[in-house]
Amino acid sequence: MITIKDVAKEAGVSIATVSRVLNNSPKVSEETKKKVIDAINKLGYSPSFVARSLATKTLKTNVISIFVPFFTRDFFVEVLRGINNVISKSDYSIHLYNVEKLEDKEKIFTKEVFNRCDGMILVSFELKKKEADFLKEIGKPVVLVDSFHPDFPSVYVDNKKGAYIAVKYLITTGRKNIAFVSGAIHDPLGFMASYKRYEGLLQALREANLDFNPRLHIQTGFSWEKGYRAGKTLLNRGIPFDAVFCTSDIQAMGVMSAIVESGLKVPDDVAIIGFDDISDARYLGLSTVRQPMTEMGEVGAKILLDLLLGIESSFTHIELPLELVIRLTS
Amino acid sequence: MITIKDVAKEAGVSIATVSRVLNNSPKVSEETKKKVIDAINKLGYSPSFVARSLATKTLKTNVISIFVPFFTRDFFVEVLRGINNVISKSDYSIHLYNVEKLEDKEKIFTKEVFNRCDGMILVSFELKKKEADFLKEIGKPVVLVDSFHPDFPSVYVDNKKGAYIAVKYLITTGRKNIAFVSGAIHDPLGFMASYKRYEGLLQALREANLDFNPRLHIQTGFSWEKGYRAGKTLLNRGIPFDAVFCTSDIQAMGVMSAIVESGLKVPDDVAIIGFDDISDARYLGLSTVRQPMTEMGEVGAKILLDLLLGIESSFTHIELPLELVIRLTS
DNA sequence: CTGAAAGCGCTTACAG
DNA sequence: CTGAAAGCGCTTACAG
Repeated sequence: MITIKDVAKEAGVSIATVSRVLNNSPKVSEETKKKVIDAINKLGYSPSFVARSLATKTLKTNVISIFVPFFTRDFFVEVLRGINNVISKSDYSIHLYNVEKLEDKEKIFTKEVFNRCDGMILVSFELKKKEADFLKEIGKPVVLVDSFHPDFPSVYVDNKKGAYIAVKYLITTGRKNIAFVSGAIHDPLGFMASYKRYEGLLQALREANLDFNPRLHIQTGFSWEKGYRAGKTLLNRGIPFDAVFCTSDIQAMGVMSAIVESGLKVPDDVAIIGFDDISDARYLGLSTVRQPMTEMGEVGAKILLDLLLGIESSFTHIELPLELVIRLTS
Repeated sequence: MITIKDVAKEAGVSIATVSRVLNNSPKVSEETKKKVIDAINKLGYSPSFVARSLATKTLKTNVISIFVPFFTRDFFVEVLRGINNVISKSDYSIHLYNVEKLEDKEKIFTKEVFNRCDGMILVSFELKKKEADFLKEIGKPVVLVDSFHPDFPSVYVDNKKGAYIAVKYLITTGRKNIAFVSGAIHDPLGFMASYKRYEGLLQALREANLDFNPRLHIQTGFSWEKGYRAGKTLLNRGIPFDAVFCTSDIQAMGVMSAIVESGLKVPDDVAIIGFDDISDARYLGLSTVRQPMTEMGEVGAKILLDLLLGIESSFTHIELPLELVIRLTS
């Protein structure tokens, strides 16, 4: 490895001088500056990031860490797309942490991890008190995407309301027995989306004086297969239902396949509404609650970048709108 | 910031001893070990990654850098999914670099960037001689995914063959005037997929003594809209065609919309075959050439992990199979 | 088993 | 404008 000493020797100056040209110090004569630069180029020298950090104690990493339940749901891919849209235009690079299990979370809430970045974005994290305190102690900018906490800037949607308008629409169009296919209502990792949407559903039913039959509620994973099996289960239970509201499009698609297979017609016999509005939904004509996934990522990343620049006024809480998109399945 | 000195003082030992327990050195008495650990916990001490690296010169970063044209095509999302599947089970974390423009590429081929990781995966990169030399000089493990270079382990598919079997199928089923919607044949970033698939198409046509009308060839981007516009353009040119082969599913879907809108029937009037087999293709019934996108990422990541462990025998070149999937559009 | 000291590669007052 | 030297937080022979 070639170091600053080698360059100094080659250029016939002290290491202090080499360091100065490295840092664009103005107090170096053009002449010696040129000698140093020539030496650097000749030797192919590149300063040690590590030594530099130690010496300056600045520890600027130019890294933004993103904590996200990576790729398990289309939602996160879209959010990541938005984050990347913004960050790729900056000088920062992206450190991606996958958090799908509780142990991942423990692995991640350590100083070691946080020391290696300048700021971070947490996607869909409900911060517990302890975790919030920890982050505050670290003192680096943190932005929450798709979750809310009073002490951190965040960008999110109103999941309860989203479910409410979808279910209300179903009721308005004459549906009475509404099934619900969701993620875990009490998610071990603390994801709140399913819980909030559940609340929205209950509210809409309550307002219409309709009962919710818990036997028409399936909690399952966010995949086509899980949705498909949920649809089968619902059918097998023999309890009549004329609509299914799902917490994601991908689940809705699975449910729809099961229903169509059984000989029932969508939407005549059973209406279906999903959540997200992924591209598949458009192709399939699936009715859904559209959330601005990419935009959420973009807005979150912009806030973080501003915070990193020291723009304190960028500390905000932003709610993005949800939109009911009616297509062919309802 | 609390340092090793503070811990030493708190525990009443020297910093050397603290360092020893930090590194699990066996030559520390249980007694003093306990004192040190208590002090560490009490103070909430976490060793400086930077100082450690400098002292050991080991520079183990536990980071794997992935260079990928991020998210512009479904293909890359699937490859990333595969890479993440494997890496998330290891101790490494993922540093993601987006490379969509030539300047991104220049920004990336610097020692600064490479010094910050233990190994890297390049997705869809055709390495130029200069770049290959540079990587060899760095000396860290590099794996190529979706491209080939004799000097680096790689995992890839035979794009030429994939196009060949698709076009041959079209010819076999009676199609004579085959249009081609591709990415740039001479891509500025050096992506070769479109070029290879173009070669495959030409070969199949040649073997059948069929001419290729360059006016039936559209070079465009990998998106639904670009495909849609390509379809419109093809239609407007007034040159009859009875099939379209596309270099991606997403383009094929756009093309299909344009064609159906014009009143033509798929596949009766025009057959369509895409490439990739993304999930949308299944829903739409799109015929396509399936490539094992996720698997490519998984295999590449596994090779890299082995290399990182020093298993030299894992240096290999692996070709993964392509498969023609005929559904409703051909 | 433990400590004093040198050293990792750089930066930055302090002199000159 | 330039150099000698201290220091960043840690590791690791070297003594004892």
